[in-house]
Parts: sequence; structure tokens; C-alpha cells
Amino acid sequence: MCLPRGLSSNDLEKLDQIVARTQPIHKGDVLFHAGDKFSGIFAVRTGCIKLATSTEQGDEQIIGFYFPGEIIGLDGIENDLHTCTAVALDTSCLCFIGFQHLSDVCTEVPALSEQMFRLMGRELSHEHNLLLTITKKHADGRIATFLLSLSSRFKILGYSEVEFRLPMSRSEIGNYLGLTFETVSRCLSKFQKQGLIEINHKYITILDIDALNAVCNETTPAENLRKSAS
Amino acid sequence: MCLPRGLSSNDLEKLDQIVARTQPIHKGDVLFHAGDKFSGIFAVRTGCIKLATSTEQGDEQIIGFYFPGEIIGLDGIENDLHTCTAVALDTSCLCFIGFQHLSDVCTEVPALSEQMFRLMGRELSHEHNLLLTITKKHADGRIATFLLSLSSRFKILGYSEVEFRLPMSRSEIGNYLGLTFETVSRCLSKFQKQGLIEINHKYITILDIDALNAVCNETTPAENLRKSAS
DNA sequence: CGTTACGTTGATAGGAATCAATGAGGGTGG
DNA sequence: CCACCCTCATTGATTCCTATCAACGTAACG
Repeated sequence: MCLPRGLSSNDLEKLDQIVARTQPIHKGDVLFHAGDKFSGIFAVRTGCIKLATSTEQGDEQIIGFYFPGEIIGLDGIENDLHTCTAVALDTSCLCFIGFQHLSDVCTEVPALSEQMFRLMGRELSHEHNLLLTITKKHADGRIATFLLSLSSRFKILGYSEVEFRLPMSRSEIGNYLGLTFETVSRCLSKFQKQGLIEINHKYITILDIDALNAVCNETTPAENLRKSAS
Repeated sequence: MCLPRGLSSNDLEKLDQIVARTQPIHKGDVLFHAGDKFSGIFAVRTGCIKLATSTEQGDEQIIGFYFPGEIIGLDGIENDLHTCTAVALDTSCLCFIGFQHLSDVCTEVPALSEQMFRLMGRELSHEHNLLLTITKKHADGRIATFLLSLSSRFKILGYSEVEFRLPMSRSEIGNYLGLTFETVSRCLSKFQKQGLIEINHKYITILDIDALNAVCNETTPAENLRKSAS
């Protein structure tokens, strides 16, 4: 499992008792909607889930894509209401941990409480990084960053870091990175022409990871924004 | 104080014992640096603090501006290291709560634990909103949104919601909103010409709050990004 | 085999970044 | 106390990136 880390086997047992394996859900299925009552958190076992918030006007902003080992649902802890919508991008299996159980165990096991804080902290850093990527990088850099992020996560999961399938559409990538799908498509084509990657529909092969890294670190737009650092 | 909410007076007492009032810090002083060891969290009592992350290349991204009653330092919970830098924008007073003490009291008082989760959840929603603002709105909308956010926060603090001082520079506003300081300046001037606000250096008067709200909700760029909602 | 959603590619336009020059305040030192 | 410096802010001219509009190709699905 994914949640525990530094828990005693005794504590692990307690945790294990409250974890439920859910039925697989299919592409397009909604795990929870923004506004739904918060009932607990989910751990992705297989597949991929996207999380998105939205404005009153109905535009949606994708917050992240979640792969096996990653946790979703923390957005509901604040007010017992989910602020995000979670949708499966592929057939996916999840574990569910009811919040009532979880907080019971948390009071018994302080280490689990800490672990929960860490998870929320991770969400926060993820969003910090996303903000940095969006505000400081051009389209090229954002997409290169995105591809490398996927690559490193797949590697951790034991899959190939250079050859993988994108579970999300161009449109979703664009939404996530603050770009239009046309721009995403164009950048991917450009990277292919430059020999950085090879694209076959949803399948990507990274040919030159160093060059991609270089694109990530390219000159930032709004050089002068740095001045506020001083 | 700011942290408690729904705590018993008994619990409050425990909390009170571990809160330390710190010496006032001055404009430009650094409360903690990214990379510093995490020692505890701060509550702003007076003044204003900015929080920022940065890339390896040194560009900084301002994450938020924190006013009295707001909490900073949660970014350090994940790895016991701060991921943000906190800088005073004005002379400011803060309370400090050491993390060791805090987690001790948390295990005794589950309600406080929940409160901490809620605080982190609030940080998360704040960043979701910021992302939405940056990716879905033009410069005008971002700045109008920013002004209205300040306005409502000042109102809560008991200050005027239509007349206030901006503790941060144009450059910092721009950094926060993903714009250059020139664009910020231009938009503010434009709003003034349109009779929405009046600017006097750092002092702002909101003349037409409804019109500002309208600017916030204006047509979004990248209309087609919505399609991924379907 | 048509329908539909998704993806690619091209042409154009618009908004904000960049470059540049000038002005206003605040602090320091003579 | 005034002159100077330096940072912050304003405003204008130009450029560049990416959104937008549009047409077409391709894959998946019933």
C-alpha cells in the first residue's frame, strides 16, 4: 500500500482493517463531484484519475493527474465538502478509507496523523510547482516539464521512463498547463521534429531527455519578475 | 487568537501555554527561508507577510500575502523543511507555535488536529483559486480579483473594504498573478480612468465594486479549454 | 460504414512581455 | 536642510507568443 511509511506493523494492522478495496471504475466515471459530501480518501491502485476545480461560470481547472500510489480526496477535509471533481481517465482500481475510521485511527496512532499532514504538504508543493511552471515558463517549457514529471513518476512505478502512454487528452494537458489544446499539439509536433520525442497518438517515447531538461530550464518569460526577489 | 475554533476552554488553555509572542519584525526581514528547518507555525497578528517559492534558477513565485489572523509555515510540515520563504512587507507581529508542542497537544486534543487539517485545506483551496485566476482570466480580471480579495479580507478584519493600502509593490502583485509590473501598473491606471478605483501610490479606493466584480467574471481566454469539462 | 470525438496544421489577430524613457518618493550623507 | 541616489511607478512603442478561427485528417464506436 501507499499510505503507510514508518508505521509499526501493529499500527499497520489497524490501518489495514479500515481500508476497503473498491470495484474498478471505468473511463469517464466520476469518483466524486465538487460539492459532494466528503466521506473519505482514496488511494489509486491502478489507472489514472484527474482532479479538477471549477468556477461558478463553469470553466474547469485540472489540478492534477493521479497515478498508482497517489492519494486523492484530501480536498474535502477542509469543510467536509469536496472542492474538486475526480474523474477516471482509464479503468482504475482504488482503495477507500472512510474519514471517520481514519480520524479514529489517527488519534490512536499519531504517526498516521503526521503521515496525513505530509500528504497534504505534498499536495501543496505540487501546486507550488505547477504555479511556478505556469507563470515562469513558455508553452514549450511547460510541456517539457509535464512530460518529464510523468516520466519520473512512471519510473518510480517500475515502468519505462522513456516510453509510456498519455492517459489524458491534449485538451486536458492544455487545461492543466494553462494552454489551449492546439498549442499542446503544436509543441509536441515541434519536439518530434527536433528529435526530442516520438509521438504515436497517445504513446510517447522520449528520445533526448537532456534536451527536454534544457527546454524546462529555458529563459523564463517576464525576466523582470525576478526583481521582486531582491 | 486565530487558530482555535470550536475548542473547549480547557483545550484552549493548553494551546495558550505553547504560544509565544515574538518580537516585531520589520519590513524586509525574513521569517524563514526555503530550505530552513521547520520548527513551527506562525500566526500573523499585525502587518503583512509574503510567502514565496523559487526554482533552482532563482525565479521566485509569490504564493500568497498573509494578513492578521492568517497562518503561515504549514509548508514545512511535509519534510521538516520549509519550501517557501517568508518575508515581512511591513513591520509585523506574530505568534509562534513550536511544532513539537503543537503535535503533543494535537494528540491530546483531536479537535486541534482537525483544525490543522482544515488550515492546510484552506491553503489548498487558496492555491486552487489562484490557479483558476491565472489560467482563466486576462490581466484585468486577475487584478480585479486580487483587489476584491484584499477588500473582503480587510472587511473581515474590521477595516474599510473600499479604502486601503497595498502593502506590496506592483512588482509583487505581478509576480503573484503571473504578470509583469508594467501590466499591473497599466491595468490599475486603466481602472482609474474607467472610474472603478482611485489610486494614490499605495492607497486604493474602490469606487465601483460591482463593476470590478463584472471584470472578474469577464469572458475567459481559451474558451475551448472548457470542452475538457464535458 | 457513417458518426463523433480527438488530433494536427495553417493563417490571423490580440494581449501582454519586452525595451525604453521619464517621473515621483524616501532615505542618506554632506 | 538640501542634494543626491536608488528604488518604485508610470507611460509609450514595439515585438512575440499563443489564443482564436478554420479546415482537414484520423481513430474509436456503435
